[in-house]
Amino acid sequence: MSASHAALPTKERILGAAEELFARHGFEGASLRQLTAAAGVNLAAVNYHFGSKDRLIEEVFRRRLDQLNSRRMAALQKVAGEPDTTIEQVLAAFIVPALELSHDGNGSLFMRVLARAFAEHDDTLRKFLSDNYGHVMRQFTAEFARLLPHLSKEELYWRVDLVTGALTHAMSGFGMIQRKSDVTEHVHREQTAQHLIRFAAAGLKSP
Amino acid sequence: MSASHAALPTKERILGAAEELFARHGFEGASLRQLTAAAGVNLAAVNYHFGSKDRLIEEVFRRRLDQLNSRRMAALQKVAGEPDTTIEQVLAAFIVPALELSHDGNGSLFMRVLARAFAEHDDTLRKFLSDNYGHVMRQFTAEFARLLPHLSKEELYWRVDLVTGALTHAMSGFGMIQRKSDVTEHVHREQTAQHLIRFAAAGLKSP
DNA sequence: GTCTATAGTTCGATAGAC
DNA sequence: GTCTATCGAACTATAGAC
Repeated sequence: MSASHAALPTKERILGAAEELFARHGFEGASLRQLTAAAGVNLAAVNYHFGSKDRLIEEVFRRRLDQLNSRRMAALQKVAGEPDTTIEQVLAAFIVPALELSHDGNGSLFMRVLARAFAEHDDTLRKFLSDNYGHVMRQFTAEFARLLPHLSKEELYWRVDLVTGALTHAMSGFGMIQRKSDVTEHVHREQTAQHLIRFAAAGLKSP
Repeated sequence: MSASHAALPTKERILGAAEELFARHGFEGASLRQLTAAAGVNLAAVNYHFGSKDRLIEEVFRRRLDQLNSRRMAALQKVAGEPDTTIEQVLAAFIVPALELSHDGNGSLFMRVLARAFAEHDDTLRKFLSDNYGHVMRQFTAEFARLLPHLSKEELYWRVDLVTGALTHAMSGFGMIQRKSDVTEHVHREQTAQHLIRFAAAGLKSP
C-alpha cells in the first residue's frame, strides 16, 4: 500500500508551512527550525525530503507555478492567433488563473512569495524561474506584439513590464482587494479581474 | 573643531554600505559583519552610532526619503489646486523626483531597498514609513480625487495603488530602464518620465 | 570614537540509533 | 522515514581597554 493516501504527508506539510513562513518572513528570515516546528515535523525532515533549504524553496515555487502557468497557457491558446482577439482577452488569460489561485486556500500567501522573489533580484532564483517558466511570458508578449503592431519592441517590453509590476503588486495583497460582505466571492473575483484588466488594457493601449 | 568636515565620516560610510547590501541581499540577508567590512569600519561601530541594526535600517530610509518626499511635495504644491491642473502634471510631481534620485549615485540601489520594503509586509517597517511619510501619499491621492471626481473613493484607491505598484517595480530597476549610448542621461531621464507618466495616466483615466 | 574579545543565540546540515 | 544529538559556523550585541 503506497503512502499517497495519507491525510497529509510530511512532504506536503513542510511545503505548506514553508509557503506561509516564506511569505511572512522571507527566504532568509524564515529558519528551518521555525518551519519544521510549524509543520509539526522533525528538523531533519527538510534535509531528508528536499536535500537543502534552497531546493525546498524551488519546490515551493514548482508546486504552484506548474499549475498556474498551465492554466495561463491553456487560456491563452483559446484566444491567441485569432483574427478578432482583444487585448482584454489576453490579459484575462494572464490574470484570471492568478486570481483563482490567490483565492484558493493559501494561494494568496504564494502570491506574496512570488512578489518577494521579484524584489529579491537573486540570480540563482531568477535563473530558475526563467528556465522553467520563461516561455510563458514570451508567449504572452508575442501575442501582445501581434495585437499592438504599431509599438516598437522596446516600447512593448516596457509596457508589459509595467503591467507585470502592477499586477504582481496588486495580487500580493498589498492593495485593497478585499471582498465586501454583500457580494459573493465569485462576484468579487469577477469584479477584481475587471478592475485589473481595464487598468492594464488602458496602459498597454495608450498612444 | 567639529568632525563634520571629514571626507567621509564613519556614519556615512556605514549608511552607504548598508544601502547597497540591503538592496542586494535584503534586510535579513545582509549581516552587520558583511556591512562593516564593506564600509571599512569596525563591527562595533554600527551599535555605537545607531544603537541596533533595526535603527540603522530606519536611518537608511530616512536619509533618502526626507529629500525625496520634500521634492515631491514641493513639486505638487506648484500644480495642486489650480483650475487647469492635469493628471500628467501631478504624476510628474510624483515620478520626476524619484527618477532624479535613482540617477544620483547609489540612488537606484535605494529604490531597490524601497521595493523590498513593499514586499516585506513587515508591520514595524510599514508603520515607520506610514507615520513618517504617509502624509505625502494622502496629499497626492487628494489631488487625484479632485481631478477624477467621477471615481468612487474605492475605485480611486484601487487605481492609485496599481500605479504605485507599477512605478515601484519599474524604478527598482527590474525593467529595462537602460540608457542607450546615443542619448544623454538628461534626455533619457526625460524619456523615461514620459513613458511612466503616459502609462500611469492612461490607467488612472480609463472609464 | 575606535578597537579587541567574547558572551549568548541561532543557524543549516549531518551522523547514527531506531 | 523519523528521531536525538551535535558539529561548525554565523549571527547581534556588549563589555572594557585604549
